Amino acid sequence: MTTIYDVARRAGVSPATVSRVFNGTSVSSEKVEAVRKAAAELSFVPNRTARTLRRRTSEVIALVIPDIENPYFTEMARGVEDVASEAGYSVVLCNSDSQVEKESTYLRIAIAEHMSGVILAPASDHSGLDEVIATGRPVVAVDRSTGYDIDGVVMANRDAGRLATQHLLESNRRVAYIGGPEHIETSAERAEGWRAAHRAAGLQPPLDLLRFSSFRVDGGRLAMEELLALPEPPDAVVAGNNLIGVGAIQVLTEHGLTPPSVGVAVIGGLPFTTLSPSAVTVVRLPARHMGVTAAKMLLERIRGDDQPARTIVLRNELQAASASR
Amino acid sequence: MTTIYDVARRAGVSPATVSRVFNGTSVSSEKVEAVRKAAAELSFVPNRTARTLRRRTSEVIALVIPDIENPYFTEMARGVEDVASEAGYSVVLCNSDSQVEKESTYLRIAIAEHMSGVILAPASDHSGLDEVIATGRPVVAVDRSTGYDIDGVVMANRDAGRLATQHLLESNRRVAYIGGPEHIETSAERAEGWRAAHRAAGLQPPLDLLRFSSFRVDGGRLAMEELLALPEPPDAVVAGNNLIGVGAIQVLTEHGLTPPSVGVAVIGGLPFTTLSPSAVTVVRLPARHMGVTAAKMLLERIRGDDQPARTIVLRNELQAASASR
DNA sequence: ATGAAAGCGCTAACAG
DNA sequence: CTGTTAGCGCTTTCAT
Repeated sequence: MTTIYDVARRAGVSPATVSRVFNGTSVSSEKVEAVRKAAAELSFVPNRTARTLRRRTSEVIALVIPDIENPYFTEMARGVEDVASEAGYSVVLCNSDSQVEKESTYLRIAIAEHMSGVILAPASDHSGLDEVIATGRPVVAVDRSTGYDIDGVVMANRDAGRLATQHLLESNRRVAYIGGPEHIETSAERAEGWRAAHRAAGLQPPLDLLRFSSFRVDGGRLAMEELLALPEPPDAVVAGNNLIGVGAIQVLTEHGLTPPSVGVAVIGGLPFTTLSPSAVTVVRLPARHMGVTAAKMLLERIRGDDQPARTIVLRNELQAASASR
Repeated sequence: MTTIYDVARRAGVSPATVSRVFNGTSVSSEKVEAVRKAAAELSFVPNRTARTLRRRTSEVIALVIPDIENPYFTEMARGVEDVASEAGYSVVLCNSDSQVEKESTYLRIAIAEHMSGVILAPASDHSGLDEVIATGRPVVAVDRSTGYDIDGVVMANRDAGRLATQHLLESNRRVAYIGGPEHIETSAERAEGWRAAHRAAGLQPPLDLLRFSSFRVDGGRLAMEELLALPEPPDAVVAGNNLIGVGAIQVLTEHGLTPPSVGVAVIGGLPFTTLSPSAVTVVRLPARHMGVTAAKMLLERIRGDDQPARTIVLRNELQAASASR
């Protein structure tokens, strides 16, 4: 492994000069030249570990998400990455698998590796951020809020639930809701939108049609099966996220009830869908934009911005199916 | 930031002893106790940067993939992660976006950060691995081969193309193939399988039905549109990967040709599909298994195994649609 | 089993 | 503009 000392010797300068060349501070152009040449000949790669140890920070940010296989989060990751790499930061993606324990392992790694900051989609409302925050490193929460006084970017979840439900209520009588775990904020808020839409239409929310499962395909499947087995099954359903939507539609299709023969609205959109866009109503959640926004906020903090913590709520957009009937 | 010196002072031992406690070498149990207590009280987090600088290696492996939004690669990532974290390694996921340049940036980071090894799904056959390999760090190639003498795990691509095509030829006359870019190995090999299946059936491969586009949804869409515009359009199509499959089926559906009214076989499977499993033939590519295998190979190398480079070819499995007609 | 001490490779004062 | 020098926090001989 060649070091700045090797390069310095070969270029006939001091190690400090070599360092300066690689960090863009003022060095005479001839020495810059000599150093670059020597570095190339030795195929010198600066040792980031040493640099980080010395500087006590590295141009890396951690992005911790609960499910790397969910396109909602990978879309968000793209947004983060685009902004970060534009600014010269690398992103390391960590998959917490919705486990608080794995999450804290990664947070601890972020500290131990002196990363500049972290963007966290919390696995739970019990996510432990104390340690990271104590180090003074900026943290931005995405998708869900944390209970800590930090920046955040969230979707207008209650709104999303309300919009979706409202639209279905225009042509359906019994509109069900399938969410993720009840204790997860996004899930509860979207359900609250479902309730609100009913009340706004002068209806009692049909609580027998309210289901909390998991934010995964099998969660949607399970709940949809249950709903269809009801004495008086729903004639429409709001899916609390993309994967639940997939599961619910799978089950409907298997029962010969392909949308729009049953009304379906999906909060977040159907990933890689092959259904006609007119068959299913979608409340688009701007996942990429969420990532972009979070990354920008984080970069501002890294650069020293210390205004009070902000929470940005992203608006979403209804893409109605032609008619669900 | 508290250091081992702070902990040492508080526990009344030397820094070396603190280090030993955190690295599991022989220390009397009473001192272990004292150190643990002091560390907890100071909420000490060992500084990995310093450790890595000193040890010249870190328990992190890099996983570089061309498209983080493709479920095929995230499924693979899960496999890698499960094996790695089981063995005490963290995985940092890097998205090369199919660009050789971004890819080398990440490879250089892997070197500069002293990561233990890298698993790479090469963006191209021009991927530059010389620098990493020169450092002696193990590299395992996945999905595509590299031209370097290193371990690799690939799918039986030619076979996959052959199986899919063969199956469609049982009930269809004109079977098209839509692949990714022709210069990408996986793409070319699967196309070769398509040719082989035709020849095996005593047919001339209908080259007017062979299309190379991109490995993305829009690639599938574009090519499918072209195929449908043909004077004599195909009555079946093999999609060269999952996203092409999605795009092709979208277009078919828009034209009122929902499978199985046109025969469709997708190499790799349809992510989050809501279609009936009997409508589309799938050649399952064991992506997770690929990740698991690659991670295991990498760990062996990290542990010092120096047998000659191996390439493992993973077999895949046909899941036939009931009948494409 | 434990401590003292010498670096790992780099950056950042500080001088000049 | 450039060189000298003192660490960043940890691990690892080498003694004891």
